[in-house]
Parts: sequence; structure tokens; C-alpha cells
Amino acid sequence: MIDINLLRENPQAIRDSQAARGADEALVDLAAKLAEQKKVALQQFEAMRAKQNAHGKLVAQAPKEEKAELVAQAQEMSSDVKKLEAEANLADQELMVVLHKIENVVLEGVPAGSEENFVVIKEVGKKPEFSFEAKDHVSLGESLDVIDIERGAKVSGSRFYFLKGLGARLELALMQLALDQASEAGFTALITPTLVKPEIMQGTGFLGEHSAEVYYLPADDLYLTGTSEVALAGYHSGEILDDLTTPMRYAGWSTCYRREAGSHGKDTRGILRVHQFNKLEMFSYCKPEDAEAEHAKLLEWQEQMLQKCELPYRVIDVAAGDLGSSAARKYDIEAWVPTQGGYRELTSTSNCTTYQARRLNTRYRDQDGKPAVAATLNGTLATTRWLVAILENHQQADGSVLIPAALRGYLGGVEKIGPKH
RNA sequence: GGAAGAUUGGCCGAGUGGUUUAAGGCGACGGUUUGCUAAACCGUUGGGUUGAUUAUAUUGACCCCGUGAGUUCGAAUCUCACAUCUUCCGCCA
Repeated sequence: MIDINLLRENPQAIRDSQAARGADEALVDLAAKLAEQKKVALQQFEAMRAKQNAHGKLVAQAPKEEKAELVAQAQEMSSDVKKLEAEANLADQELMVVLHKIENVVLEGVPAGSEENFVVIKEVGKKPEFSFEAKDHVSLGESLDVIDIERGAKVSGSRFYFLKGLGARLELALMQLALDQASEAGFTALITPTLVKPEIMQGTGFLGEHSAEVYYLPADDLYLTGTSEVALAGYHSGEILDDLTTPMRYAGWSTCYRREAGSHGKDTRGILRVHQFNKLEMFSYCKPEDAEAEHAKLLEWQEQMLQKCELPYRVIDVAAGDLGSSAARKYDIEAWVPTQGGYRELTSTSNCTTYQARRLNTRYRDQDGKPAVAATLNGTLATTRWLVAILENHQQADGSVLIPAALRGYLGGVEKIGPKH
């Protein structure tokens, strides 16, 4: 949710942001109007309530013989109060509906426009050159007996898979490497719930445009999370954090579930786009003025992980129209995928400024001890999808795959995955 | 799945329809005293919305006692639903 003070003081900034995203600018003026209406309604209600309260004291103190008379007067007041209260509540609800529709104000420098308007910030690493015909991760997974897609489909349907043998161990190795790196950087590890209540899912903004992406369990009124960001953002909801002089950082590990409802026919081969995968997510709570510096750090840590996995990649500054509604800026790191001849997203890091925390009511105490809304940021440190890039980039002429040195320690020193026969 | 009990401020805890404007204690913070610390004494001590004024301050109104609805002129207090926790019984890993 945007800051209602900004709506009052600088509505143009919000209009400009909506325009950069290609979102509805008219919402801004509608919200301002509704805010004014709510204020008036609330004042009327409070004035009437004050009268009622004062009268109530008279009733309490009055001698018995005068009570009947005073109570009769109070009855009239009561109905007025109820009416005005209902009006004020309605005005507030109307305002909230519109406020929630306005997306976060994008930061200066974010490229305007939609998906294709991203800006490449840098390219790092050397793309591999093969003297043989490179295999994609599906055939590598099959020949090395580390990914079993056929049986995944048999058991659970399309977009499901088994990771097997060294494939399964490689994923866990990747997660552990990421968790160790995060721990060294001061992150607190958290294994998070993957089923959450509606208000948490709502609060993190995943029930907006992307609600079709989310698995829902009607029998229990719970949602399956598509990322541990949901639980991590909800972790401190409704709290006032004592000290944010340095950011509070969590590394959340969880399985993630996505319906992929809007992507029929897209990436149907392999494990690039699946219904279930694992992810290690970084999540930071910090002061709003520290958010951009924290964002840069998250990006740096992500780059370190890609370098440890010896993957060629590029960093892109995602365009305003392609940001989630909570994000004020987002950087994606895309790894080179040889058989696709292109880059594919491996990580994403968003600076949500105070937008997400305001909706979840997460605050901190500033220098004066006064509560203020915190900023939240998130970023991927490892996912199952990384296996695609690792397998394809490190494949050898003999059909084997070299394991990046940083991961070997987690695999009992195994240096390569050889063909099964 | 069944039964009983509980939920009040940072923490403990009183409060069973009207001077509750939520007692009291602990903790924390400030002050006095003190060579320093402690003790003692005095004071302060939540969140939100919204006004006024001489506007970094002062002061007022309203809301918040797990959540939501209801009864009532008036609800922390009564009713209903839900959530969470505790204990017990049953079933199961």
C-alpha cells in the first residue's frame, strides 16, 4: 500500500509512477477524493460519539428519578452514532479498495515501459563453446539418470519431475552452498511454512493480478506459497521492530508451488517451469533510507552465487511495467542457457520500499523512538532451476557434467556426474 | 474427533454493565541523593486516526482489553461465531 501522506503531498509522483508502469493514473485522484470523504465522515462520527460519551456520564451519575428521562435522550443519540459510524466505515472501505489498487511508486532510474524495455546492466563470464552438439538439460538428465520427467508426469502430471541420485544431491548441495553463504553474510536461516492464511497471502500482494497462479485449499482456507517471501514478509507482520540500525536478514528455505496457469505451452520441456521446486530466498527488513544500499548488496550476493556455480550471466534492470505491484525496482540475473541460445532468469531481487510493510503493518522504532514503516527487500539465492544452467553449461564431450568446485564439498568430493553406463 | 479451561499494555496481573480516564506490581527510561555502583525516594512509560495552537513543542477529540458480529442509552464485563494456547480422552504417524 502506498503512503497516504504522499497522496496528499505529491500526487504527481504517484501519477508519474503509474504512467511508467502503464497502470491507471486516474486511481490517484479517485483515492485523494475518497480520502477526503473518509476524513469528513470520520470527523462527523467522532463529534457525535463525543456527545454520546459525555451524555453517558450524566446518565451514570444521575439520581434514579432522572434516569428515565436521560436514557430517552440517549436513545436518539445512539441511532445517530450508529448511522454515522456505518458511513465512516463505508468511506474507509472504499478508500482502502482504491489504495490497494495503486502500485508501488517506482524509483528514479527504473526504465519505463513493459517487459521488453529492460536495460542490461552488465554481462559477466564467458559463454561455453562446445566442439560437440550440446545436449539440453532434459537429455542430460535422462542420460545421467539424475532427472526423471516421465515418472514425474506419471505420478503427478505435467510439470512435475523426480530428481534422482546425484541430481537430488546436487540440488541439496546447491541449497546448502547458498545457505552457508547467507549465514556467513549474517542471515538467519528459516525453514518456513508453505501453507499460509488468506490475510498473509493478501498482505504480500499475491492475490492481486497473480491470484490464478496460487494453489488454494478450500477445505482449510489456506494458500500454498509460490515463494517463502510470503512467510518471510508475514513473519514480522503487525510488529514494531526495536532496532533496525543494521538490516534484519533472513534466509528462508522452502518448497514453492505455482499453478503456472497463464503459461500453457510455454517452457513445457524439462524443469525450467514447474509446479513445484525448492528455493532459498533472502529477505531483508531495513530502514527506508537504507533500502537502495541493501538492494545493491542482495544483488551482489546473488552474483557471488552465480560465480561460485561458474555460470555466465547478465544482470538486467527490469522495466516499470514488468515489476510486481509491490516492487519499486527489480533486478533479475539471467544465466546463459546454451541450448536455448539465450539468457534465462535464475534470480530476481525486488526493493519493495515501504509498500509491502505498510500493508502488513511492519514497523520499527526510529532514532526518536517513534514507530515508522520499515522497508522490505527480497532476492533469490538458489532454486531448482539453477540445475538447468549448471548441467548445460558444464557438460563435457563425453556426456558427463563437471560439478563446479564450490559444490563438490557438499557432494562428498564428487567432481563430475558421469553417464549411467 | 470429543471435553474442559484460558486469551487484558514490553512482562505479570486486578477488573462480572455506568466517576475505568484499565488498579497494582515488574521491567525500562529520566531525576534527586551518591566518590562509583546499588538501595531509597520522585516522575515518566502502548498503538492508531484526526483537530487546535505561539507549531522539532503544547493540548483536545475518537478508536483499540485475541478477531468478528450482536444485545444495550452505555460493554474489558452479557450473547453468538471464529482463531490461538493449555490440559485431559480417543485415534494415528
